[in-house]
Amino acid sequence: MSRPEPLSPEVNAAVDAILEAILYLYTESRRITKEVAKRASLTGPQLTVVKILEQIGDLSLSELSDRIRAQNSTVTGIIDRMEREGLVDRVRSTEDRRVVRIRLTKKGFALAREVSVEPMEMFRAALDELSGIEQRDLLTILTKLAKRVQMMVHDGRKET
Amino acid sequence: MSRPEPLSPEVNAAVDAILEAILYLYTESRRITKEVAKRASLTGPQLTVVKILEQIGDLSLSELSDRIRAQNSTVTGIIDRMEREGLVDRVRSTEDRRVVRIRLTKKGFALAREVSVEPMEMFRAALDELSGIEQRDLLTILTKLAKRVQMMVHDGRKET
DNA sequence: GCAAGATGTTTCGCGTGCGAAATATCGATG
DNA sequence: CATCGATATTTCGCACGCGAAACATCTTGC
Repeated sequence: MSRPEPLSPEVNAAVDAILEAILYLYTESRRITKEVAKRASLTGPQLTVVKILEQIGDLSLSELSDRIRAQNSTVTGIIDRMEREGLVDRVRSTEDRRVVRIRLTKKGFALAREVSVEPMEMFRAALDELSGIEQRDLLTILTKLAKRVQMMVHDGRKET
Repeated sequence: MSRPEPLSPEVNAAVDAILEAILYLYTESRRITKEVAKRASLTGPQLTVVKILEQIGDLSLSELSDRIRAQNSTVTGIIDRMEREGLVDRVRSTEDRRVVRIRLTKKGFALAREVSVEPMEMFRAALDELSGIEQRDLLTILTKLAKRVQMMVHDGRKET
């Protein structure tokens, strides 16, 4: 809503530093996921999908897209390649024939069990070294921040 | 370093939430950059490159890669397309003929001036709504976290 | 029951993004 | 000065990742 005022320089510096840190953490987390996935001859996104399906069972393609925060068209491609490798099956739903349910195959389950290590182990360890208070603060502030951004995005789109 | 112990469930939940928030913020920041870039018929990375070159002048391809945290091979592609559009020039360095310096063209500069809005305006606004204390805390904790991860990555790579 | 719109998925074209191998040049060592 | 290892960039093949358009199926209004 209220259009952002020009901010003071030191705030800008802090913002830059915060964004820098977030970018770094994100990049690193992705790199690590990829590295873990490689041990099972998977790509990062594929490992994510396998783990999700292992934990919560079949999902429609759209539900899966929501989970991993990607567009349907992206997930279609990922599932194509996983199906080709025999990791998942596409099962047309009988109730609504538009929807496709994605199901882990035996091979897929085997792989999921094999890579039991959580991809985020390193982050967990790093976070664990923070004090309990710091953890709580971090979560609180990040959540608040995410919520604000979400609101702005949601009802924004009016001003340049 | 000490191998990570299995962590308690509530810590795991907090970690998941924190990672979730970071993922969200990152994704959103990227989406916003893209949207801003679109106004100038640029892609997200291209806008980033244009803005960097505007602010600090010519850079070698490697220096540019470092700045935007991407591999050289990725940046080669980005610069290829930008050169095709007449936004930048490749200038072979005379001192060291291996290096290529990337230089904004007049057209590139014009575009950079045109998109004067900071892509991160929305984040700045969101962060600005946090209290000063929260901002400081967030920065402190994120920095600490990034540093820890960095250390782990740096001297890790020993255990499975 | 059927036309019109809504919803779920795929297709297409394009732009990243990466790692490994190729290429070009530099610098040091003999 | 020939060669060998280091450094800068490009090429290649592949896997995302997106938005727009196409397609299939469902639902609603009539």
